[in-house]
Amino acid sequence: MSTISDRKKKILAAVVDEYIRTAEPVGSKAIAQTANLGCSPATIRNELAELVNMGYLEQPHTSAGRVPTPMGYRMYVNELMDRQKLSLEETEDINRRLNQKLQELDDTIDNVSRLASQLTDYPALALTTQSAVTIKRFDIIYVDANTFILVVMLSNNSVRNKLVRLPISVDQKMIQRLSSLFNASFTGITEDQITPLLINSTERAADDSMGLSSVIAAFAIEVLTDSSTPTAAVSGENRLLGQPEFRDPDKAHRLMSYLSGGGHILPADDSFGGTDEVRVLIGPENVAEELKDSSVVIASYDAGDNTRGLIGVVGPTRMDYSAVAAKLSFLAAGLSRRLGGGEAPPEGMHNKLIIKGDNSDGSR
Amino acid sequence: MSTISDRKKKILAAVVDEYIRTAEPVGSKAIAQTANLGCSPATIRNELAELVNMGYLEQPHTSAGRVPTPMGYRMYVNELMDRQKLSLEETEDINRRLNQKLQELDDTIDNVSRLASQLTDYPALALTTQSAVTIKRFDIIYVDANTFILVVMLSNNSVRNKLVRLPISVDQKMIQRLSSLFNASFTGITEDQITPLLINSTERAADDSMGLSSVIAAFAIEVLTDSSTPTAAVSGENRLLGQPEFRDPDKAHRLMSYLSGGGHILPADDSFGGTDEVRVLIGPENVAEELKDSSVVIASYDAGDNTRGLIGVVGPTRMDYSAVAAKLSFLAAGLSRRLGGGEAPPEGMHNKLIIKGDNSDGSR
DNA sequence: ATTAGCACTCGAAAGTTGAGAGTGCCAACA
DNA sequence: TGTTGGCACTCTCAACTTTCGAGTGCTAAT
Repeated sequence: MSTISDRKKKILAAVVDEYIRTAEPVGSKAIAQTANLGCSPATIRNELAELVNMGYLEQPHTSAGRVPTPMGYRMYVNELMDRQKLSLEETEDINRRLNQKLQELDDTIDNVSRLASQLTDYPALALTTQSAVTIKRFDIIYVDANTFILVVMLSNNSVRNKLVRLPISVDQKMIQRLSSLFNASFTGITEDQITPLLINSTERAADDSMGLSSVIAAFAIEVLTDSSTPTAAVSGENRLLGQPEFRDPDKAHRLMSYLSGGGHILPADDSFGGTDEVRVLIGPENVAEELKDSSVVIASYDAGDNTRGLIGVVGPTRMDYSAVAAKLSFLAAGLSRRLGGGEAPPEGMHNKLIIKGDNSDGSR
Repeated sequence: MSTISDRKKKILAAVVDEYIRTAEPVGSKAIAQTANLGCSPATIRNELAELVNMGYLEQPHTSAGRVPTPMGYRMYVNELMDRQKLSLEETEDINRRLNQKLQELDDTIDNVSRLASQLTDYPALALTTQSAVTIKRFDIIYVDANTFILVVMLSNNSVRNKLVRLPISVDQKMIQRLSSLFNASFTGITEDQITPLLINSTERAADDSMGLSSVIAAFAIEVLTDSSTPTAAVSGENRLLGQPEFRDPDKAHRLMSYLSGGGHILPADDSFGGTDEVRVLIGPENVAEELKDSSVVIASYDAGDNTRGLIGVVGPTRMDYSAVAAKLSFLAAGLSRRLGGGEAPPEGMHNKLIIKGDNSDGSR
């Protein structure tokens, strides 16, 4: 039953391609012309009717062309679409932007999402799935009697700092002492290992009657929480409005609000992020109600320190999967190369693009 | 000619109020009921006709109600609207959010715009107009032979850091030397005073044959550029879609794209930012073509170190000026109190809300 | 100066029509 | 048996028409 003739495949592919291009239901005549199988519209009509029966296509109404169902898209993504290779200009463009963006600032996640959005012309979001972070070292810089700077280096090699102003005076000795104490007992531990007990004992050991220890400990907790909390950045929501399926302002508004809220795109339990594969979630395959008639393409990259980042792009189900997947894949590879630890993948790796996705096929 | 009877004022105010509320042209009957001047719809019709002649109102078509012109809004904003006082809950809410947001992170500008957008339910943007920033002090933390951390404290009391990894080894002595040299000659100067000459001489003085000086100097330049470049943050663009005047997706799209681009809201030459006044720009008063039929409300706050920040809110000309102005004003005051140097304004200051704006009256 | 009354205007919403694209099916054909 | 041309049928979309009602402007009376 699930086997499907070669010609049907070609026809299905033609329908999807055409529909992606025009956003209009595709008729038999159009297919007869574009896909040059040597047969007439009438024949194609018969095939189309069967494809509708099988659930790959549907008709908006009796006398319109055909439109792919989510199942049709799934088939297309899994087997039919030609894995697009980026042109040289495109790869160069992306590399150039990457170099530019990344050295500019390292609040990368925001830039990554903006970049992905610009490249694909769809809304994009980037998120980090940080693993357990610990503090590598503490430094306390004495500025004046009422001011010092906390500098903390984390296991993922990012550095955070905070300026602390005090209502009272401290001497350099105290700072010295606190510094070495914190370096001794607060490094290499995760957030939940910072207990009131630990803070207390440090306070006593440092002879700190002014509660400086708690200030420092609070900063440590803040930094650790902050770095191990997954954060999301969304950009380009407004690009939705360019898509004809979002001509309805209400519909657009709903989805945009959802995205702006840092929408949860991935199935929470999903252990996604193997090698540089790209995952596609089509319409109802999405968990979030708000995404049920949109599609999401996700790539994952190595962000160093055993951390993976995700870049996702959201669009109508009639999305240019091929182009988006190619771009995201290349982008992810580029990011991995720049941020990742370990083995740098070879430069040309975007060719062997693997696409994986929900294969449960059980739609409808 | 420009004098206007008391009753006309009341009627104009009533029209604007009603139109702001309903977004529908306002008829004579409706006014007769809401504004209780003791007179009949017929009388009001006469007055309305005159207000149209004077240019304060207009009719979308012969037999519809009246709608305020930009000039009408201007009059309303300048003289007629009741300066709204926030309720206790509202002020508390804002203060609570401020406390929360501000201590969370000091990449404030982003949070400020988000906050403003949430409060007003319009798109908002925040921007800084940094003045000349200098470096107060340098610290270099030795991590290991190939790694050190640069910490830089700026005149505006923000602290920046950067992890530097070297392909070669350095000893602590060198770090020591560089640190004191940079503290001696790179502090208190602005970006353009960092010349190749200066870098060179430092390099020689430190006996630095490995170009560390240039790395450090580059960081200094980066930080200074970064802090003295005005940055903008835009949030809540999607709230536009809630407004009936942006039901047209194209219109919405245009404006949203403009905003996302970090749109320039203020007349470039504008020396705005006295005390905590609020400025309103109505429709054609805006310089940017894209804003010609929208309105902007802007407040300015003291961001410390002789710097002022701006918070702006964008909406249709039919915007709730009174509420927005009150909220922005209070928000700006709160920010000034928290970030500002100098004299903290008293807690209840949002009452004496001053609104200034373009008074040129020359529309049409 | 105000008001009631009334004819008039005009836009929005609902209904009507016609054209065109695309189908399904049938009978003919290789 | 798979393919094809032909043709009647269906259904949407756009254009046009009709209806309805809100709101006006004017006039004459108070």
